[in-house]
Amino acid sequence: MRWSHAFIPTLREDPADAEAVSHRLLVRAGYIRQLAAGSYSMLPLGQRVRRKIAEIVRQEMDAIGGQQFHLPALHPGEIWKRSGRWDVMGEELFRFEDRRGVDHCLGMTHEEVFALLATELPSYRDLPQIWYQIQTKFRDEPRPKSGVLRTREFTMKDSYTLDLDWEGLDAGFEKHRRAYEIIFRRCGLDAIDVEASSGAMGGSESVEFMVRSPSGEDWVVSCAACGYRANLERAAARLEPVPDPEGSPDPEEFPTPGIRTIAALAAAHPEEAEPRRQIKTLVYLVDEQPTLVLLRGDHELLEQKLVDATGATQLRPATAEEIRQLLGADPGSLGAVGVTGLPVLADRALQGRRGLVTGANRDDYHLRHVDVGRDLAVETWTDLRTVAAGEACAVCGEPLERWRGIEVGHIFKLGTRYSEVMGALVQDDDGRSHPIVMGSYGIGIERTMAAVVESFHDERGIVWPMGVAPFSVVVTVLRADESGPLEAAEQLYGDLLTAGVEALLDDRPERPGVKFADAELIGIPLRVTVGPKGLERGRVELTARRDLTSEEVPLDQATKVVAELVAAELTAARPE
RNA sequence: CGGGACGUGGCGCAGUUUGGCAGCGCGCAGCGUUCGGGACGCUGAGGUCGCCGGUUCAAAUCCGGCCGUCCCGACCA
Repeated sequence: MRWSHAFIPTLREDPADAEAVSHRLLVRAGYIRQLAAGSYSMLPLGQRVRRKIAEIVRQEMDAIGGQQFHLPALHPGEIWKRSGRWDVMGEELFRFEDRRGVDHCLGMTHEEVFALLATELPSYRDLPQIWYQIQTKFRDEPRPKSGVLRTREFTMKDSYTLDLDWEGLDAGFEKHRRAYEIIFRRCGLDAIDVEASSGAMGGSESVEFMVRSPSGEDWVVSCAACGYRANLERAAARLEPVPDPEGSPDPEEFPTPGIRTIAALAAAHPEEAEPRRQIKTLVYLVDEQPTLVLLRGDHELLEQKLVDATGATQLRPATAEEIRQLLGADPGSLGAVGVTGLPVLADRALQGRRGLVTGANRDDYHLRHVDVGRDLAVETWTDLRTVAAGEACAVCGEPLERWRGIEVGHIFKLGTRYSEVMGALVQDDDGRSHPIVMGSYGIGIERTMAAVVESFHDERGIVWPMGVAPFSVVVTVLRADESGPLEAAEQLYGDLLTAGVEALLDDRPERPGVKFADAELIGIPLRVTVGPKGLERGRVELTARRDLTSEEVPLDQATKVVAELVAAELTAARPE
């Protein structure tokens, strides 16, 4: 491409309101433009990067035996009603009626459609299958943000494994895990696989691929010593046992006038009510069912864990009025002792504890001497608390680290949920029908692009890894108004294209400073500077964007040197 | 959904408090000089001031409604 005829609208100033670095740089360097909230146009440079990432993904999906499809983004509402997700997905699903009043939606993912196609597989002999597509997804995000990191319309590679049994699913899942490692490595990314929550997808197990970045919206907990790593939504940690008093007198009410918080109670009764000796009682409406949720006083609830534990589709804290109606007291004096008729979930950190303090369900009173096993009717013991940085790793006991990550990929073991409702059955060798065991696997293409920029930039702009760069090299002509440099550069540019190198020719009649600054802003890995001074000695200058180091190269060697550098970088990014 | 802010040439902003010719920087066009690290001079083009309504002799500015965008929170595969 000749820059003088290209649409590369770079900006001298930062766009307004661009919080994430990747957003700021992708706009400034002329890769993307916003159309509406969560809706972005890919300009030619952006489209080239998007295409490169998609192509890497396509190659690696083909490498594990994937077959590419292209499914509609427009779905009849009926198939989502059949899977139950028409109701589960809530407002995030774009819905509308067609002219006949029939419900439709825009696909946010494609389990239903692929499961429907899988009904055409009659026999276990047809399995396993890996099906995928690279296609536009729509999600009516309540709050799109950070440019292309979280949008309402985006490209996703979604793939699906179809197997006879769980062993087959495990194999397909591991194939995907390895393919994802290769894909992200080829994009230059250090993406860490972490244990994750499956959320509304359902299924038994899921793993997210996280790129460390302050712009990330997820928290990851990891252990440097043993390698344990999990999304905070799933993370567990080892707790120091709390020594409780011997013996167990009956619970006893005592006055706590005006005390509404754990901290205030601890301050008023330091000897018996330090936070870890209190029971925190929360009231949630779990799919409209009022539920008591108990945690140690110094612990925080992680709502996703409550969702996972209950299978809820809707969750919200009860209002003060609802709580008063249920328990007869205001928040601040709540407890579960003697409560019947409501489900009680408790965090495992409370298991076996004695001599604790909790609210009495009577304003301005609390209870002491509470013995969890004796006095509380806990229905479900589970992990509900938020792990804090520095807590001991549940596996090895070393301190845990907590960091922000961008979720660039997510792989799920789905099981038979979708195949059952869609009727995707196969016969085994005994002639019995089985629902196909499915897995589902996603990569966000534009989000991956943004994650690369988050990982590779400096004060001058983007620094693309070779594998995803829009061009491998920019040939920068100085004094493009003179025939000598321009002709030499055009010759070199032609040779590079012939050698299969993706080159951009900066033939604009700009001053050198402008050209260098623009090339650095848009982040092309290599630059060849062709100017009158070097040409007098038959030389050009080769500059690496990464560290801005330069070397002189004879003009007639330049094509070969560049081609070798490009090939070497691509090879280095590809695991053996 | 709750809280906050913003909306004025392509981009970034001032002007709104106190109503009175719509401005600045960058970018853009033409000419000239300059040009291996974001040059300069001269000339010029470009704006329904988000939309609708109201007040007023007069509205970017005051009032009401709506729309849009961003940030924080909630929510989220």
